[in-house]
Amino acid sequence: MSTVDNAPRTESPRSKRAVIIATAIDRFGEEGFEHTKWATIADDVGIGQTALYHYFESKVHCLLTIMRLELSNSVERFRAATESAPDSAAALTAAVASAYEASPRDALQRRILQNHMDLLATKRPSKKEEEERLLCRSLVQEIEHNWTGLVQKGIDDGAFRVDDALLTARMLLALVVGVWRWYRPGGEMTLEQITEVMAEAAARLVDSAEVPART
Amino acid sequence: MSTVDNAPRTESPRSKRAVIIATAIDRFGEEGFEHTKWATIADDVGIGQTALYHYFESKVHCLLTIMRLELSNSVERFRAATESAPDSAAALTAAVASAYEASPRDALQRRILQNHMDLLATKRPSKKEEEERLLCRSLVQEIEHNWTGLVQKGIDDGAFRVDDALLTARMLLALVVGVWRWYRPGGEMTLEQITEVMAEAAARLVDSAEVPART
DNA sequence: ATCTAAACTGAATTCGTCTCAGTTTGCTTC
DNA sequence: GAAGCAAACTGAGACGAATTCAGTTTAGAT
Repeated sequence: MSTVDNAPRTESPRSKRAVIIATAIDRFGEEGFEHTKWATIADDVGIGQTALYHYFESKVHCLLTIMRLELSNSVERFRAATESAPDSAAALTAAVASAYEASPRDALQRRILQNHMDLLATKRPSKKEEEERLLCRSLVQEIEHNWTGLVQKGIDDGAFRVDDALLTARMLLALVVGVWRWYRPGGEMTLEQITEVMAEAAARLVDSAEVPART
Repeated sequence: MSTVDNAPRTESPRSKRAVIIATAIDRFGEEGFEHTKWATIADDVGIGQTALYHYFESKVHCLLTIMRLELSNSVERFRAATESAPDSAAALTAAVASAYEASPRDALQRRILQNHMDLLATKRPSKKEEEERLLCRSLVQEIEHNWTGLVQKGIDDGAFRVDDALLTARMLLALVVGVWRWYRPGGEMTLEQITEVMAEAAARLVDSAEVPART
């Protein structure tokens, strides 16, 4: 599962899809989606405006693709981080930490995702947009499901003392992703610091017997 | 501080501003801002499209106004809820509860606010939009400041065991407002249930000595 | 050298937001 | 009860950004 891929399994070497996505992440993340003109991205990439339609059906289709890629990476990071955890407390810490493994561009991509979640709620008019939207929705569900599973296991273990696993998972997610609203690379806090402090907070939220070790 | 007011201190009796805002909340909240055509709102209200410009400089100006009103109400609810709290733990519970005093339309309004927070980050081209944006920003800051104050007092009391008051306040806010992403009136959980469970979660998050009493 | 599919282009279209140049409405004041 | 006035409103059209159309160019395979 690479960072930037899409429908065509084998990407043509002269394809600019990856460049377009990277540029769009920078622009959408920095200046906002609505505020960014589609034409600007074409200029940045160095192609005509209409060439963009060779790769994406619409500006929103590009946005949804960016969101879907991020969700898909997120699922993968969660899996990789939690699979070898010895116990529930460690799994929680690892899951939280996996959310903050991010390059500056990843941070932008996650901000974009957070800021446009509402797009996933309503049907899209065009074929490919709707396709990406549904993919996003099922990935969101998968993420919720994975976190719920983690919490449930902790409850069963006796490690976490909360009632409702799904609700707790949603709380943890809100807590974890909320960071992307204010985090800026080079800001007051580094991602390492954030990771530590959020892991502790998550542990308290589930009323974990064991608070994660300081790094 | 009424639910729907604006610049003109004394609203003309034949003004439709309040109706427009209510309609816009319903539409923007239900179908999304981008997806809602400005003309639709004019139709719903029963006026011509251009009449809207008598009240708002633009569609975004209307959106920002809705957000500003919600933020302003939120500040007021927080104040009213916490002023008479006997101790920090009670203040936290009251603050959380105040976030969920909401009619169905209020719920939509808070969803709109959450979904468009990113608008507050970048400068607006037109006069009134920018004015509302700056108001929104200072209200957001005020809210953060109020929550930070609450947490700091708890720390000083010895009631809460966390390090960073501002960061904790942000966590609490993320936790609390995250609910509006999934809450639906008539859904699996009522606002009363949400209030209780979120108050407990908030208490655990600050590592409060005292967990709030069950209702 | 030819063929093909991907990559690309400039010109024109569409569609929603917004401006303009006024008109109507209801209240106040004489 | 007519004149004056500001708020409320309107239809016609301008504007700007996304998108479509009708092709042309390019790079690599045969």
